Amino acid sequence: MNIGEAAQAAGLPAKTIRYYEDIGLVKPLRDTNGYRAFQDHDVHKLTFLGRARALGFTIEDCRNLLALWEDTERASADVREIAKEHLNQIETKIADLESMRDTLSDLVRDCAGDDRPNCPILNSLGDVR
Amino acid sequence: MNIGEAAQAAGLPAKTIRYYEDIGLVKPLRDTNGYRAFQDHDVHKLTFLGRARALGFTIEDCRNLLALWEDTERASADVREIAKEHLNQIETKIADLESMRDTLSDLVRDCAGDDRPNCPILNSLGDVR
DNA sequence: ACTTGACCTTCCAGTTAGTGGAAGCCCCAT
DNA sequence: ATGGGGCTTCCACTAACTGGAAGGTCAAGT
Repeated sequence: MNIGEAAQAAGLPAKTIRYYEDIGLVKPLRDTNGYRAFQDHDVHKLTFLGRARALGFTIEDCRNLLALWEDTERASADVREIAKEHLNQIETKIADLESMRDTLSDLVRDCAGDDRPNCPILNSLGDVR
Repeated sequence: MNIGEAAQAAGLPAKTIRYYEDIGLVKPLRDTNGYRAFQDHDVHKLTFLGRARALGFTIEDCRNLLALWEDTERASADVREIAKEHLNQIETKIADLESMRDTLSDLVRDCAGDDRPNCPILNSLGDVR
C-alpha cells in the first residue's frame, strides 16, 4: 500500500505520515522503487496515532502509548497513569480558558461598541495599577 | 530604565521583551552604551501586552489592539469586534476540550488500572472499526 | 588599579507538530 | 512518447518564545 492509500485509510495527510516516520513513530518497508510500502499493521498504528492526537495527547505521550499498546504484557495501570495525567492537564486548560472567557465576556458586555473612543476593554488592558 | 527593571515592572521575561522589540511591538530608545532605555510609556505598553497575551490574544491581535489603544480616535466597536472574535475562539476551544475530557474520563473510569494487560483505553484507541 | 559578578548586548539554535513548495523520479494510460 | 498524477527528498516556514554562547559594561570591594 502506497502512502496515499495509507493516508486515506488512516485519515491523516501523507505529509504527516512522512513526518511520523521521520521521528520514528512508524517504520514502513520500502518497495524496490523507493516508495513506502505500508502494511495493515502500519495503518493500524497510524490510525491509533490519529485518535490519540485527536484526544490531545502529545507526540511523546503517543510514543509511550504506542509502546504500551504493542507490549502485550503491559499493565493497564501504566496506561491509566498517562491518561489521568493528560486528563488533569485538560482540566487545567479548561479552567484557564473559562477564566479568560469570563473576563473577556465581562469586558465585551461593558463595551458600548459604538463610534466613541471610550472602551472598557482597552482601559482594562492598559490601566496602570 | 534598563531591560531588567522594565521586565520586573511589566512582569515579563527580558528575553520576551527583546523578542517584542524584534517583531516591532515596542521601540525602546538606546543609551550611549547600547543598553535599551525604557520609558514609562514603553513599560505601560509591555504591561498591556502581557495582559492581552494572558487573555490568550495572539501577537497579531495584540498588534491590532495596541494600535487601537494608541489611537485616541478609535471606535470602541473595532476593539469589541476583536474581543468578540476571540471570545468565540475561546468558547470553541473550551467545547473541544470538554469533549476530549468526557471521552478520556470515560476511558479512565473503565480502566481497571491494575497489573493485567487488558486496557479499555488502548482498546479504544486501537480498535479497527 | 584591578577584579569579580551582575547585567547588558547580539546571534544562533531549538522548541511543537506539522505545512508548503521545489526539483526531480516513477508509473499508467492514451 | 507524452501527460498527469503520485511518489521521493530536502529546505524553509509557522507561533511565541527560550536557552545558551561569546563578549561588552558597570558598580562595588579590595
